[in-house]
Amino acid sequence: MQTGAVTTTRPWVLHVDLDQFIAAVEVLRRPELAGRQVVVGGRGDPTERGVVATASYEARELGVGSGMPLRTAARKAPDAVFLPHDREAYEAASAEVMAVLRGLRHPGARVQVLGWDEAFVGATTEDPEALAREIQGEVLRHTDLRCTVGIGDSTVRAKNATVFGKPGGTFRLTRENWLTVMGPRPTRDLWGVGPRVSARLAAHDILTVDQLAHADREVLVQEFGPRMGPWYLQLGRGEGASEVDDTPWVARGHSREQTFQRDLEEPEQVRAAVQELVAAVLDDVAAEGRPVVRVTLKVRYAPFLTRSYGRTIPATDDRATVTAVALTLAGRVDPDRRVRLVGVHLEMTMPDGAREGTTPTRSAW
DNA sequence: TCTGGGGTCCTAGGACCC
DNA sequence: TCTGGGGTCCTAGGACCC
Repeated sequence: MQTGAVTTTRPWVLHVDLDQFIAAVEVLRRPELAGRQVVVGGRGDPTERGVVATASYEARELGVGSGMPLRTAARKAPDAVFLPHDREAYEAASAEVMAVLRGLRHPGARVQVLGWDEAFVGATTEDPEALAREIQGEVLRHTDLRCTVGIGDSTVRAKNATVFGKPGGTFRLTRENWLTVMGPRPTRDLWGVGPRVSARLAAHDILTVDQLAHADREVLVQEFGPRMGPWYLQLGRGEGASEVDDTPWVARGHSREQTFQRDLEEPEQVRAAVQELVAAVLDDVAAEGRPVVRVTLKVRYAPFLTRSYGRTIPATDDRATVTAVALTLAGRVDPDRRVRLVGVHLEMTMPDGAREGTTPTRSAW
C-alpha cells in the first residue's frame, strides 16, 4: 500500500472546455469588441426569428443567455453588438485547439473531441493539475483562447468538475469527493439530466444527486427503461468510462433545418424548401461517400407543434431517389396548417469498427 | 415576440414472421 | 371456436447535448 506521502501515477480524465468560445473567437478577429456586450446568433439581426448561440460575459450580466430568442436578448441588452453565427470561423478555431491537444507531448495522452469547444484528454500522470495548467498554457499560446479544465477519475466526473473551475481554472472530482461536492445539488445539475428527467425523478422523491446515487435500481428501470434507468443511477454516482475513447468519430447522419421568417401557407412553398434542404444535405452525405438508408422530414407547424415523417429505404447514393422520397414525405404535410420550420435528416450506413455510442453523454458529439 | 441548427440515443407500439 | 410467445423491423416521438 502506498501512503499519502507517496505520489502515484494513475490514469486521469481531463475535460478541456473553452471559455465563451464563440464570443471569444469573434473578439479575436475584432479586438475593438473586447469588454463589450457581444451576442452571437442567427443572422445577427435581433429583429429576426433566431436565438442566442453565445453571449459574452458582459452581456450575460444583463441576463442574456444561450437559447434565448434574439428579440428578448435585444430587450435585455439594447446596447449589445449582435453578430451573425459564423460556423466556418468556429470550426477553424476549434480545429486549431484540437490540434494543440493532439500535439501534447505527454506520453499516452489521448484526445476525444466532444464538440467545437470541448474535448476529453486522457493521460497517466501523478499530477493532473500540472497537466491541466500545461494544456491551458499551450492552448493560450497557440490560439489566444482560454479554457477551463475539469479533472476526474471518470469522464462523468471530469465533465461535471468543469463548472467549478470556470472561468480559466481547474477543479478535481473523484470517487472520494463526488458526493461531498455534488450530493446536495439538484439532479438537474448533472450532465445528461435535463428538465424532463429531473421532473420524473422528482415524482419519485429523488431530488438531489445524493438521492439519485442511492435510489432503487428497479424504480429507475420501471420509470426510464432497461438502459436509461441504470444509466441515471450511474450518473448519480459519478460513474462512467475511465478511459478516453479516441476512436475517430463517424457521423450517423446529416441534416439541415430552416426556420422561416414568415410562416409558409402554401404546400408548394414547403415542397420547394424540402427540395433545397435535401440538396444541401446530400452534398454533406456525398462528402462522406456512404449511402442513405433513412429519410426523415421534420415540420414545425405554427405555433409550436412538431411532427416528423420518415421512411427507411434500401441503401442508395442516388440523389434523385433520395429527393423523390423526401418529396413524397412532403406530401404528408398538413395543408391546412402554417409551417414555421422544415428540416431534412438523412441517415447513412455505418462502417464496421465505428465508435459505438452507449449513452447519451458519451455520444454527445 | 414567443423556441436555431446540428447532432445522438432510447422507448413504445404496431406490423410481420415463425 | 380460438387467438401463445418470441424475435425483428419500422416509425414516431421524446430527451439531451453544444
